[in-house]
Amino acid sequence: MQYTIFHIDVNSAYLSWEATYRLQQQVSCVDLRTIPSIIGGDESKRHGIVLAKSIPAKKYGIKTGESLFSARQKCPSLVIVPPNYKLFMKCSDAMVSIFKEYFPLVERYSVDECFLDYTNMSHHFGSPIQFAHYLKNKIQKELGFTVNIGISSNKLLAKMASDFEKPNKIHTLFPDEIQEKMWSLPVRDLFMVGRATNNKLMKLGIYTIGQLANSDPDLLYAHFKSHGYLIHAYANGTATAIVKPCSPEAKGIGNSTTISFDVTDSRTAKLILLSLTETVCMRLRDSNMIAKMVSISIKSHDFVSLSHQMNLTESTDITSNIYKAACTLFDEAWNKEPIRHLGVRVSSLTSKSYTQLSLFDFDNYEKHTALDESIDKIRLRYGNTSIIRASFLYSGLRPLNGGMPEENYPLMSSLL
DNA sequence: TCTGGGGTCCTAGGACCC
DNA sequence: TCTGGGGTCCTAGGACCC
Repeated sequence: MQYTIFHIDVNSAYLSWEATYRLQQQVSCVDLRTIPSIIGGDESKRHGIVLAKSIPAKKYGIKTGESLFSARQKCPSLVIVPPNYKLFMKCSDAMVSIFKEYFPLVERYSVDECFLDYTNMSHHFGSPIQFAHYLKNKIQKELGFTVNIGISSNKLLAKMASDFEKPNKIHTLFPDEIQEKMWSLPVRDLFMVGRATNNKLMKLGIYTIGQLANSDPDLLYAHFKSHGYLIHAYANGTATAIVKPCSPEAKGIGNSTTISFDVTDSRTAKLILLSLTETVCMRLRDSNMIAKMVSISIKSHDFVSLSHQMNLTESTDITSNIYKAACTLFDEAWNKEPIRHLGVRVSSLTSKSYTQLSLFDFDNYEKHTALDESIDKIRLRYGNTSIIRASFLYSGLRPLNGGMPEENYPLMSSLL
């Protein structure tokens, strides 16, 4: 079976979306995409990293993920704009609705990337390249931003293709083009070769995707275990996953935050854990799931991370129960180092409809569930801060912490 | 690095059992 | 205990993605 797969990637997504919005709202007549600019977090809250960059900013050597401090050193005139996640969701949704006009199968890989299956659609819409141009132009005309489209016979190659020259370009990377278009690239450009793997590969004398493709899989296994086989297959353009019709069930739900100051006392740390647990549990209840595993993570002021987890005796979605577990975990794990970052996550999720309640706990469960439900409803109607725990009063801390995506995206998997 | 926040997947090592 | 080996389960940490 020969597939035709599209991978759509919004060019500098956050930055393009903000630029488009500003032009449409006539906030400014400057197009952020044409000047050195970035979307960046708030340094005073210690969130100061580059989230997206314009092409002119890239020319200064500015990279996604680097600190704003270092970005500004590379380009003193850099324009820095805070992120507007609600806007980003809207733009993403608008793009997906365009795809859904034509494609029964839209796999939303992330907020700014989709896979589409064009197999057997040529007799309706023309050749893949023709239709990709039509789609790209339609998005630009109706929504105001540009995308790259990669076309191939599987998801991996389509994704690699969309990463070639940018912006506003269409590329193919069919199996017979792999040698010519992919093998000369640095191995770091291959999907699933990150910094650590890249460093190890370089020590083995493997610098290009072609060298990786032609190296001995057993040697790779010896150094990288199963990941070695994976990247060897990817370097050869082999991947088997199909475009998924809908989002897979989430495996876990977590929120974490970098605190604007170092936390040195457990009372403050636990308040922050509560604010994180509140959002985690709201999302958990919203997805109609219950969790058996609770984990916390702590990053200290000197960037040393640790985590700790426990299985509950029974799955739950009750805020106070999960918070209790988080506190126990924190007390066991914290080594009294000043804390920069805290996280709460639940996993081992099952559908709530299969809940089995122990007889002893039934009253308690009913009471807590009724409370959580009422709080969720009030927050939904009057806003998230309309009802907060008394312990947050005068604490100077946010009563709810962590982003809550309005829609759950299918999540990224290394298997393409 | 003046270094975010949301995820998934894999593995080494320890506990426990036979 | 001057002792084996194998299987399974759990945990913490680290790799990767956007």
